[in-house]
Amino acid sequence: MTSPTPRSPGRAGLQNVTLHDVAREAGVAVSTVSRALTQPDRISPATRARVQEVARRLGYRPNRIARAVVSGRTQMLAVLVPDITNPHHFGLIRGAEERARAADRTLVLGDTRGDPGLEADHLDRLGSVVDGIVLASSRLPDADLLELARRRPVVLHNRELPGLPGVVTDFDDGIRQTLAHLVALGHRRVAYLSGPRRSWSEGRRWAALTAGATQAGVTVQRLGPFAPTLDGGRAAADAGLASGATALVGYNDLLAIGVLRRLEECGVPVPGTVSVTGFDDIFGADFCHPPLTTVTAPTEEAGRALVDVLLDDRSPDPERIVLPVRLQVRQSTGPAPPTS
Amino acid sequence: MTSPTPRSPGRAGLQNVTLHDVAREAGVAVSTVSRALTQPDRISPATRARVQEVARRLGYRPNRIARAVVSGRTQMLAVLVPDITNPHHFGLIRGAEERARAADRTLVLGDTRGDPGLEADHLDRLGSVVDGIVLASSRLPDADLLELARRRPVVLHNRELPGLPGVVTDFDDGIRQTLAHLVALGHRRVAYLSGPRRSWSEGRRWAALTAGATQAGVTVQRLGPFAPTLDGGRAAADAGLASGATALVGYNDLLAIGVLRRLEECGVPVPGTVSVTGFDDIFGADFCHPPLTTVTAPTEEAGRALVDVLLDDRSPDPERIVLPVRLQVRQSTGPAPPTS
DNA sequence: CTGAAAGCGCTAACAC
DNA sequence: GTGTTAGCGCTTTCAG
Repeated sequence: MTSPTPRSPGRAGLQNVTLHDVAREAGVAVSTVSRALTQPDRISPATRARVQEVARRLGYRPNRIARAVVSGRTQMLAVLVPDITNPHHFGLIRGAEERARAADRTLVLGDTRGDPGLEADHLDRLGSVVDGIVLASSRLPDADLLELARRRPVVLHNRELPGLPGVVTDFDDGIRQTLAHLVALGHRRVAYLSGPRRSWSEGRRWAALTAGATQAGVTVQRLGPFAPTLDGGRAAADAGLASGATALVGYNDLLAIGVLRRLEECGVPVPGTVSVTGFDDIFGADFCHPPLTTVTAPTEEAGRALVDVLLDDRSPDPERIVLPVRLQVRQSTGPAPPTS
Repeated sequence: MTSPTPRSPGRAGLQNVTLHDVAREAGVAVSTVSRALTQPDRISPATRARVQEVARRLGYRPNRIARAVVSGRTQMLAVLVPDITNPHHFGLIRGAEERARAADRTLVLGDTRGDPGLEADHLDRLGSVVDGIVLASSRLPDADLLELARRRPVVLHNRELPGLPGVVTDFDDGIRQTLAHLVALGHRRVAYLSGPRRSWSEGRRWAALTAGATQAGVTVQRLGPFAPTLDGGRAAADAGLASGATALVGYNDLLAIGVLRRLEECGVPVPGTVSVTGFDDIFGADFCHPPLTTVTAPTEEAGRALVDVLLDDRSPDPERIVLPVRLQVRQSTGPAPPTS
């Protein structure tokens, strides 16, 4: 005497109606049920109606997993970001969602916490479940990325890798604009509050900064690395202040806002004593105190482009899109204080 | 003469190494390979080593989908939130991630945009792919929720439904504390800037507000509904001002911050002319202007509890957890202006 | 138009 | 220890 409904290997109480159940109940073959549900026009109106009725009555729900093992498709796409709580990714996510929905795909999100190990874990499990992957600011080694791309369509955001399609923000230009703005305000000593050393964007920004600095005749020193978070910014504030620079260029807005908060707590006038800039123009950058001068990028467009590239996979050769940026000047930057 | 590697039903260029490939190359049966990879101790050291070597050399990656169709498990959990860009969910996500990781599960996130249709779509596709689902502030009809729960372990956040396990924030107490605070400051006319009418939390907050109001002897009027976003808040600000109330209780922080920004633009002193409160204590609530008085809840703990409940599914009967809240008083609330 | 049967890639009895 | 053999739930030829 066994327990009544032990079919499903799942947890207790989880019963699933299968095609077989419907077929038996409707008195037809499983293949007929399958067709009646997925290609209704290949079935006579009579049986089609009956099958559909039975399916509904039994509460049949197709097992997407089983379907995927044969079709190889799940109609799902994944977006992996290093920090889901960083508002910088919101635009990306929204844009990607928009396109995914338009293409009748379901978008799932993964948070890798900026940790290559976690990123690999996610990819390992999610990788065989989704039809394509958007990797934002991936921290994975080039080799891993290339290997992954051989198994699944992959598109990179803000990371360049020959052979893989990607969408990147024009960091160089953003830094250039920031620098020009600061120089115009009379700043000659700039400190860069750096982010994660191994990230592609970090390297990119620093390179642009040193290049631009020599050209503009200003001094730039690199401080850090600091965590690209509010707390990281608090630490960066003190270091920046101690450096003697009159302008602090933050790796990103999260860090820059942290700087602002710390400076306010310490009673350091911004931009009176130091000017502060960020990168990303995130939620909050316009209502923190003082509002942050930062570089804004068309992130929604990036999201859309990423999914477009992913879906349009007949890749003649890997597409590479560069998105323009614009300096959003707010009150956190002002004239350099008179030299002592 | 066909193309060289057309085995995979996937996209062009996507080749996957299967157990069979490894088995053939290593000269053993597929089951041996399977065991060598998943239960190494059941295999002789010699063959185990050889198999693993071949697997690595060929770049074999297990197909999780295929594994799932037989085992019924994917080691993945899903968290569905109505708005992934609302900082209110960050704690929840972080807590859930923490527990998921500890239990060696991968967490995937879905954004339903507060739309029941999208929520259903996500569930439809994701539902058969994950081992359990956390639904935050679900907008789905009770019946759909119950039906879903018969097929997958489900746990609700901030939505109560008899028969389903859930974790809820103590909204009533949050409202009570807010009201008490306002009354102590001398406010007698309060306007509630309401959120989505159909959401459970909205109903809950309004009920607590009316109950508390009569008891405290203050007048509360319900304005809206407004979108629970910064923009919704801008509209709400004007309505709130026009209502003649001296205190505005926002549905959530996003809305309340929108109110603050609009009032600042209009030159309305806060809390001089009106006090403003929010709910959630999101990122930004402490650095907007003026910093927002709001209700803070242990959201990380909620996230942990939700995953715990999900994993610990031997459900004697559906667990129900209520999490306490605390009023975080900041500068957006102050004494009621003298009556004219 | 419908049914039978062969798998998808993998796991899990059950033999040898 | 290792191979053989059934499937998991579904789609998809291939017959009829």
